[in-house]
Amino acid sequence: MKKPARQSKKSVRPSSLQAESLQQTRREHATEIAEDYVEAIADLAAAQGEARVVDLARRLGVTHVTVNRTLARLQRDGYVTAQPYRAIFLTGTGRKLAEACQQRHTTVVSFLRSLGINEKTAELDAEGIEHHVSPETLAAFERHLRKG
Amino acid sequence: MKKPARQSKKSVRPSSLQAESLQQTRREHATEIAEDYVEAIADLAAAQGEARVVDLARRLGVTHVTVNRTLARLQRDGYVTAQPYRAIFLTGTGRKLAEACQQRHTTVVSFLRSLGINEKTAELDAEGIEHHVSPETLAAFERHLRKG
DNA sequence: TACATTTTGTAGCATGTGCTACATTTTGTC
DNA sequence: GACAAAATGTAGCACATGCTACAAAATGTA
Repeated sequence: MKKPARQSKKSVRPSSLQAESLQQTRREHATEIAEDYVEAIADLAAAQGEARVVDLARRLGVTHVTVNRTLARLQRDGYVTAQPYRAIFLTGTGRKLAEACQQRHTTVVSFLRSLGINEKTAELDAEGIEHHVSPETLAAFERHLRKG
Repeated sequence: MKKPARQSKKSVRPSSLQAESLQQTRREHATEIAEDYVEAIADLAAAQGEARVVDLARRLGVTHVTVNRTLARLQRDGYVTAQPYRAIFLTGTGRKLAEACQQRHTTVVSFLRSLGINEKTAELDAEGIEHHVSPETLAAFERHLRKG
């Protein structure tokens, strides 16, 4: 009876919509890198048959060490399979995620291009934006593309 | 003469546009939280004269401990001033950043709403998207709003 | 085969962001 | 003033992501 429970312990219940939005954004950040990796692995596999650590490092703009550690996490989470000194392959889950990401990326880039944004900026912005686009918003983008 | 410099040491020079985009996105992530905080502080100051740690915690959906540590960083980086057990205030730099963020947030939400997205989803998505919208894309959003 | 290069892996550090648990200060109330 | 509650601060942990430096395995070539 000493602690009169200053805050409700379970399920913080954010008092504002902003809190909820920010929590959502933080959750998205956690999956963002996984999405970038599986997408890159899928692209590399399509382009040259397999994805190697060095390829990923070059492509993602990080060192091979970072790639290595992130791959361990992706493996733990069931997105890829990998053995030491061997190429990296996507699991079924990973492949599905990669396809969804590729499609979403294409949609976001096309949408931005349709607003008159130049190609390079569209690519740069899409990379940051795409991970935060809800299905509803993605559908709106597609609708806009069909109409325009 | 032992090390033949396998990789160029300085300025990694990403070999792909994607690498460059991702590096940009990572840079944005670093400023993202600062933006959310200064915006929240500005809102609270406007609404009730001052921003306290508990208010920020509630509003941002994190514990007061996280707020406290992040505020130390914001203070270090010159966005806010704070003394122990006192309210938090924005510096000139912080105030300018907050205003830009508020305006950008409004634009992004209005833009999404104009595509037919419902208010709550627009808010949720905007929170994630807004930090990755370049000036060019923001201008395109505004243009679209004026036209539509 | 032997050696150099490339690739991959590991060790250890830094930063940022989140948390719980506990300590201290401030504030409100009797 | 004294006490309880609220607010704030601190200690220490976890995890994700980045890095450099070094070690080991794989690969290419003389």
